[in-house]
Amino acid sequence: MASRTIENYLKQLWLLEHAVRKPTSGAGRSTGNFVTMGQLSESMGVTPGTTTTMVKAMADAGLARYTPRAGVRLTRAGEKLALHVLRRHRLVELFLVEILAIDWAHAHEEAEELEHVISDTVLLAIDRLLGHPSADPHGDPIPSEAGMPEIQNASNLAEMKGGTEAVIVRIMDQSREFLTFARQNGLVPRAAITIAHINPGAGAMLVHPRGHSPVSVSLAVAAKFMISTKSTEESKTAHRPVAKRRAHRKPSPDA
Amino acid sequence: MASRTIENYLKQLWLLEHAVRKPTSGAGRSTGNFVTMGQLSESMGVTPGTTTTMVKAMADAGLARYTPRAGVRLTRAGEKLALHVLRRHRLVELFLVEILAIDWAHAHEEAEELEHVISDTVLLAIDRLLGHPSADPHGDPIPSEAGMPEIQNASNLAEMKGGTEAVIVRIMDQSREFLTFARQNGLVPRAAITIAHINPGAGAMLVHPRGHSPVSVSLAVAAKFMISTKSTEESKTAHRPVAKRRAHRKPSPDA
DNA sequence: GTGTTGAGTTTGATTGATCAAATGAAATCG
DNA sequence: CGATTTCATTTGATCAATCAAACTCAACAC
Ligand SMILES: [Mn+2]
Ligand SMILES: [Mn+2]
Ligand SMILES: [Mn+2]
Ligand SMILES: [Mn+2]
Repeated sequence: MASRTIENYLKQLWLLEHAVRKPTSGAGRSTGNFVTMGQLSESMGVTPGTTTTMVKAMADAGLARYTPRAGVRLTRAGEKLALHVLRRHRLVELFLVEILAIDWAHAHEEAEELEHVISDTVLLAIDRLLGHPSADPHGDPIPSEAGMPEIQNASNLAEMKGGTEAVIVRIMDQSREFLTFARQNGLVPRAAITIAHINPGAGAMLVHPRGHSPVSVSLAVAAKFMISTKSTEESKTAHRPVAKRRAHRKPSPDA
Repeated sequence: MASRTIENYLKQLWLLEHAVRKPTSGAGRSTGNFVTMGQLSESMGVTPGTTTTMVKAMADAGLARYTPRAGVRLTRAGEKLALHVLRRHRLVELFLVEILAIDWAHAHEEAEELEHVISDTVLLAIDRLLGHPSADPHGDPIPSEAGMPEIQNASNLAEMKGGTEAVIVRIMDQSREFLTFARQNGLVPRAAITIAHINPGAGAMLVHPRGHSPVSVSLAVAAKFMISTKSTEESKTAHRPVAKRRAHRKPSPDA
């Protein structure tokens, strides 16, 4: 039904609606915020006029509500489709990394294409092969058929106090450089870490990932890691241990 | 470079150029025959006018030589691209059947989309995972980077004499019904068979696939199986034994 | 040879996605 | 408030792929 272009707009729209405004403010989820035309055209890499055209088309298709000169917002139908695309994207991404040993960064670009071409049959097979995973290689949650899972009880590393032991569950910055840094220092999803100590004056903390050397990171950088502590550990999300991943190199944006 | 539409035209063109005119005439390969506009538009499922337009575009792109009112033929560049698409198609098809256990017939339709979206990186990973296979699930040869492998020393089942022992290497009819019949009777690629006896008067032969009941097939049907006999066995093509395939059901056309 | 026919080509239109440039509305600043 | 800046919408084009319908060849039939 929806063209692959529309699928891309929908997915991006969902991500923008649920984007955390201040990166340090933690899980600012909820039920979909307004998105301005500027944001959308910017992140889709098209001219504003194109966005207006496409948004109107989505509105006509019942996928979005559009208020001229104000912004857009997905309808329930639009959100459903968006999440389906996101599910395909993230499952494919994990599949590429786990099964085909494709480079972490590269996987995103591949998935960007594959997400539009994976049938339900193949998606099911991939999901089965991976053991019904709940998160992609960056720890981003994989929407189920039912929708996006409620955000896990994850905390922000930057807000923890010294001595805390935790497990990294998600990386909020997917830029090439950042992911390279993170991987090289053992700061990857599922890694167990200890907060060695904090130096508020310097605006930095010393993090010790098990099996790696301690790393000193600024609080700004720390804020890019979502972690799960002992207390939040008993959430229901099935944390199936995936086969070890390898060959992470350059990261990549969103989704 | 070439759009996915062009890729489809190129692939189809290659298949038409190398189509065996009389199905029973065996390996009628060689270096690319003329294709009429009618054949192409027919098999692409578009109107003749569309074909003319697209063929001109391909000619402009240096992918085909076009003689108005006569026909088309791939250039070397066109053939190279066509074979690359075919390689992706067939590797993906095998991948779907072997790794994801997707239904045999369904796999073709999936591959028809995926073939346009698989990067070299992913293709390489798939090829490695499958152990550099030389044939797809129907026994159709998988082109290498270098081009289409020279046709194996395969013979046509219809031309064999009683008592012959052989291995099925390829199935030339990919229609739903035919493949269903073939699978149900154990007449699949790599199956060892014996020609129990021949009844020329009835225009039929009795074929005995190892581990299955003997089947009586007409010579016309027999002609759809390419086989390899003891003598032709020592060809160089690496016949790596693939994990057993399962869940074959409805087949599908070409490629 | 002139007519009929069938295959192939042209022409004109359409659809989806896009841009550049012109225009319009709103917010902000002095 | 009025002017300027910013953001968004319109308008007019373009490009790829397609169709329907009109037209043109060339072969074959008499
Ligand atoms: Mn995409
Ligand atoms: Mn991701
Ligand atoms: Mn295709
Ligand atoms: Mn095939």
